[in-house]
This record gives sequence, C-alpha cells and structure tokens, in this order.
Amino acid sequence: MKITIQDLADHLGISKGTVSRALRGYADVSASTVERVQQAAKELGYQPSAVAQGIKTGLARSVGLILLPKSRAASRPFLMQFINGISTSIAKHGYTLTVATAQSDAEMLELHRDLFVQRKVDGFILPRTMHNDPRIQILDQLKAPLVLYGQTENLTQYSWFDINQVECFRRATTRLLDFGHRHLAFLGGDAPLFYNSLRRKGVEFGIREFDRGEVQLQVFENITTVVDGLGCALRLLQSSQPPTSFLCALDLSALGVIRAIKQLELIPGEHVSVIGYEGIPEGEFSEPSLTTFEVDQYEAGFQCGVKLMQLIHEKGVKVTGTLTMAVLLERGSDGPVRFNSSELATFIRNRKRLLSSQEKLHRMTEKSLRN
Amino acid sequence: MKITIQDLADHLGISKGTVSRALRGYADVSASTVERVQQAAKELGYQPSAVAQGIKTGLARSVGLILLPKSRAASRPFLMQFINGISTSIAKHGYTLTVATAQSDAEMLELHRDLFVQRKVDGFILPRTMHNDPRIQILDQLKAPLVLYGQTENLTQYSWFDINQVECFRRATTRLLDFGHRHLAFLGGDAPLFYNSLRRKGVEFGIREFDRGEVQLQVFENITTVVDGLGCALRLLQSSQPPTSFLCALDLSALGVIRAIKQLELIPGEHVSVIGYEGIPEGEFSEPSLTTFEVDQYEAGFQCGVKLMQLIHEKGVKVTGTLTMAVLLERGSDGPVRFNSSELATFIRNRKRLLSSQEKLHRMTEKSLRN
DNA sequence: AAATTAACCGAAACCGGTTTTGGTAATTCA
DNA sequence: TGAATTACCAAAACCGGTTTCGGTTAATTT
Repeated sequence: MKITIQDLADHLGISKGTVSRALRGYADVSASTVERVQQAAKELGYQPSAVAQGIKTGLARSVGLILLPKSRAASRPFLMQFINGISTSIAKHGYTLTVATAQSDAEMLELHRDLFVQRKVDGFILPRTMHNDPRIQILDQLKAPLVLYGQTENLTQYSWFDINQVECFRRATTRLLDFGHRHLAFLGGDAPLFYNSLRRKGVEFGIREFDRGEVQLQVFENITTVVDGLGCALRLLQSSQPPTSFLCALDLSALGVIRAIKQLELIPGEHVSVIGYEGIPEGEFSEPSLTTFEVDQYEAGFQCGVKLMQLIHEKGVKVTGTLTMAVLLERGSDGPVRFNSSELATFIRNRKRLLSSQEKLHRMTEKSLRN
Repeated sequence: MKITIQDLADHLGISKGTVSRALRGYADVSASTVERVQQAAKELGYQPSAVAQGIKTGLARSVGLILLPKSRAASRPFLMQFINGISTSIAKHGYTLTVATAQSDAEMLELHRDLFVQRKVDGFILPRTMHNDPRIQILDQLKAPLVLYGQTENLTQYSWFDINQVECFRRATTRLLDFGHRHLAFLGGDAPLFYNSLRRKGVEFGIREFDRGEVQLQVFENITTVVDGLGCALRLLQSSQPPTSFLCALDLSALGVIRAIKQLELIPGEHVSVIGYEGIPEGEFSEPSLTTFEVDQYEAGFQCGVKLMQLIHEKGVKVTGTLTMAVLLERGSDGPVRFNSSELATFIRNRKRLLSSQEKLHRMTEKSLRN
C-alpha cells in the first residue's frame, strides 16, 4: 500500500542504504544518483516514515502540550493563536504538536510522564506555570526538555518565555494614580498560578513608587470569569469605601466589572475606571471598550517553540529566558477620577434611592416617544 | 538513559521476545513469568516506545486535526472543548492528538497528505466541512481513515458526526413565526462551508411549512463576527422594510445584532428578536441574554474520536453517520412581535428624530440625580 | 607504471520493539 | 512405558528506516 524505502530502492535498482544516504544528503553519493533518487521519490510519492526514522534517531519529532480544560475560563481565549505559534515554529524542523487533555492535576502529571517515556514527544511546552510547578519536577527527573510559558521559581534552570506582567501592572497602576485615583481594587486571577503574584506585585510596585500615604488598595483573588468580576465589583461598589478604579488580572473579570458599573447606572471610564489584561476580542466591542494590555499569543507560542527546538537539537545549549512587553490599548474604560471614594459612595447611594423615580421617568420618556 | 525492552530482559535474565509477549498478553507465557515481568516493568518504569511499536504495527497511534487559524472567528470558541472530547475518547486506545495549523488552503492540503504519508497520524478528523471538500479528495486517494465533523456531499461514504442544524433552524424559524414575526433576516456564516447551506435550508423549510404568502425573508452570507453582525443589522434596521427578527448562523453575529438594536435605542427581545447558534459563553451574559442553540462541542469531539477509532481498528467496519440535536436555550433576546416591519420602520425613524431631545432629557435627569 | 587516494555504493549492523519458528522439558494419553 | 501433547521460552526474522563498514572502480600522485 504505502511505498517504503525498499520499494524505491528496488525500483531504482540500488540498495536502500544508498537511497537513504542520497535523501539525507551524504557526501558519498554521486550527484547523478541523488538526482535520480529525488526524482523517483517525488514521482512515487515516497516520504520516509517518521515512525521508522524515530526508532534510530530516538526522536519522535513531536512536542507535547497538555491542557487542563477544567480551568476553562483563562485558557480558552488564548488557545488558537498559541497553538498556531507553536505549530508554525516547530514545523520548520519537521516537528508536530501533540495536544492532550487531562481532567485532573494527577492525570496531567501522569500524561507528561507517559508521553515522554513512550517517546511520543521529545519535549514539552508548559503553559500556565504554577508556584513550585509539579510538572517541572517530574520532567526534571526524566531529563525531558521543557519550555515554560510563564515564570516560576528557579528560573535560571529553564528556558522560558513570558510577558513582563509586573511592568504591565505597574504601568497600569501608575496610569490610574496619575488619573487621580486613590482607591484601587486589584482583582486577581487563579491564585495557584504564578502570573497572579506577578500581576499583584506590579500593582504594589506602582503604588509604592507613588505613595504619599493616601493610596488605598484592596486585593482579591480567584476572580476569573465575567460572573466573578460582576459579583465582586457589585459588592465593592456598594460598600462604604468603594474603589474608584479596578485593576483586573483578566479581561474576562474586567468585562464583569464593567457590567457591574453599568448595572449601578454608572458610566465606566467616567465614574469608575477599569483596566484589564490579555486583549481578548470581546474587549474591543464592549461599551465602553476595554482598556487593556494586548498579549500576542501567537508570538508567545512561536517563541516557546523556537526555544524548545533549541533545547532538543543544539546539544549543550544554554537555557534562555525572554521577557517581552504587552501593548497597552488605551481605550474607553478608564480615565480621570471624577469622584473620590466617599463621593462615589454617596453618589451610588443616592442613585439607588432615586432609581425607582428614574425608572418612572424613563418609562414616561418611552411612552412619549412611542407615537 | 531511557530503559529499553532489552534492558528489562537482561535484568530478568530472559529474552526480549518473552518480555514482549508477556506484556502483550500472549498465552504461551507462564503466569509467574508474566507476573515477574509486569512487576519489573513497573519497578524500572519501563514503557514500550510508541515509536518502536509503530514500526511493526504500521500505526503511529495518533490522529490528526489540522486547523486554519485565519478563519479565526468561528473556530475560536469551540476549540478547547472539541479537542478535549477528541483527546478523551482516543486516549482509551492509547492514541494522542496531533494538531497542526496551516496558513492557507493549499498548505492545509499538503499537511494532510504529509502527515499521513509520513505515518505521523493514522487518520484525520475534519472539522468545518466544505462543499466538495478538497481534504476529502486527497485523503480518499491515500485511503486515509477520516471522520467529518459536519456534513457534505456523498455522505454515505464517510463516517461523520453533526448537529441537525436544519432542524435547529427550522425550529428557530417556526418559533419566530409563532411569535408573530413576518419579516425575518437570516445572517449566514462562511459561505463555502457546508453548515451554512444547512442552516439556511432550515430557515427555508420553516417558512415553507408555515407560509401563507405573507412571510418575508432576507438572506445574507459571510456574517461571521460581532462587527459583521453589527454592521449588517444597523443597515437592515434603518431600511424601509426592516426585519423584526434575526436568525443568525453564529452567536458572534447575533451578539453584533443585539448591539445594533441597542445602538438604535431599541430593546432586543421586545422590539426586535434575535436567535443565535452555538452557545458561546458570552451569550449567557449579554443584555439581554441570547436565545440560542447550545452545541456540546465536547460530545462532538468525543464522538468523532470514537468513530475514527472504529475506522482504524475494526477492519471491515461500516462507516456511520450520527445526527444529534442541539439544545435550544430560550433566553431573553427573542419574543412576541411588537411591531410589524412598517411600524418598526416608523418607530425607528421617529426615535432617531427624537434622539437629540431624548439625549437632552437624559442629561437633565443625570444632572438632577447628581446631588 | 605502480601506488595512493577519492568517489561511489552494496552489504550488514543497528534502533526497539513484535511476531513467528522451533526446540526442550514436562505432562498427558494410549 | 512409549508416544503424543502441552507449556514454556530462546532464537531469529521482521518492520522501515539510518549509519557504519568495507570493497570496487576510477582518478590522481609519485
């Protein structure tokens, strides 16, 4: 059925060793033979079996990416472009991407081990790095090449790629402080993931640089979805000391915050400011559009792929870490402070009280417009 | 470094053939030997190399999924759960998923051919089926096992899985007609993809069943993003014969339509109805929430995986097609017709004219509330 | 012209498994 | 008790490649 190297050799009347050497570009094959072999390979559609090649070279020519779909919120938006980036960079080396999913942390670790021990993959890309990431420990034992997308402890031992999230959130914070905000809330994401502490650290740096004692910061964690952000912001805004601005670790929660602000009949970007992070498409079309940092997920995947190829192919190569910046998209959800926290609290209280009368007015307007 | 079957055999003092037969469950190995081998394998952490196994069996134990990231809009939301479904079902057979991305249609075809000829994958899952899908033609030539996610021509020759989209859109249409709508717009998606004609057909069936001559349908295609839907709906609603309801082939465009309705100061679900398809998370939290059909992408991936495993392993197995239903989520974006098309047109015209005065009124309300 | 050297290629070993073949020892049957 | 099975396992062949080794022929050097 499928044509093998022996078929090709028989067809040409030469030995399969010579065919192999001709195709691999060895010097001890005459130019005319190389030409004949290449020609025949093309005509007969011969391509060497990656499986058979792998047995001798010890390489599967595939890299592993293992996903945990239960952590749905954060991994969904970035997946396609990240995969695209990885796939594109490793394809240059004849590599493909093996994607597997695990339903639990334990299964995830098992999968990493099994895929490598069974030689289904030659190395791994680890997204969503955690504190003391258990994947790293296992793969270290197996001496499996790996590249982190994200940072963690003992970074000098690994190749990694990441966005400088500390700097992003420092800038975002400075921006809000420059706008005159003095009551900030930081809505963190998945607490066990390393990014979360980086982003919080950025906020704290920004405040520390600036602080003359009058800045208030409230910190929350595990706010990962629109609903989380909505609920958290509703609660905070109706407290006695509401924040006048929100720094959100994730765009999704930022969109929830915007929704909360609107639900309270306030204007996001005027009465309350919001800044997100990630650059998901929905942020562009929300009302107002979301001020956020746009992360190039394609580039992230691409760089991770490049680094992994280096680790696998260039022996003795040193590990490398790369830190890049995300782009701040200055859009409509933040701006100069209008009220301080106390004023905002009063405003919100009054508004609530008058909501019914406003509703009534609204209805009247509606009615008058109807004909 | 890595332990091989020979290492294990040496360690046990038996031949590697016996080790292999013991692990594969052959009958001509004594129970005690099987026990010893399994024990030692576990202790030494031996797992056979999938690469080496593959050379004899001719199988790579991997299935291919090739994505076209340029068609970003439609493939993004469904990817994670679809991959999860595939991966979960094929993992039961020791299979993994090989994901690759192509930047053009030509590259996509090449990739399919190469991955199969190089034995990197044993078969393919083809999402987003097209009319006369060129992938099928190529894979047929190679006799590569394949499963379609979606339908196409000559369906009896292939295994496939799909949602009964004709029925979904027939029901959606009937629903709107029962609500009293008589002016419908169908915003189709990617025209070359097969799903698009199915969904349109469903709409047409629904109308034909019902029609007493008074139903008007406008059909559009290639409305695949929020922006597309927004633009299209804005234009239609401001025409002289605006539709009172929108059937959208994609949730994303439906969200755009909702936005357009709100931009015209109309209330979605009251003044104008919208129904989407796919069940993306954003639809749950839009205002109003989107009435749509929820597609179980995990299940789709799972079934595609199951069918592909059948094709690969059970020789002489017949191809099978499966059609399931999506669940209609009756939410807030549709409802009984309030105005007919002419009335709606008038209403929108008046509203536009009065927009400035309403704005003024609004501002006054704002002001009065501020203190 | 003889001796080297270079060019080229076939043969064989090898990679890590699976599967077939064949042989020995123990058991069962006549 | 001898013959025929049966149980078990070692050895070898095989899968489809890669790579090493060694030999033949032609070209170059002395």
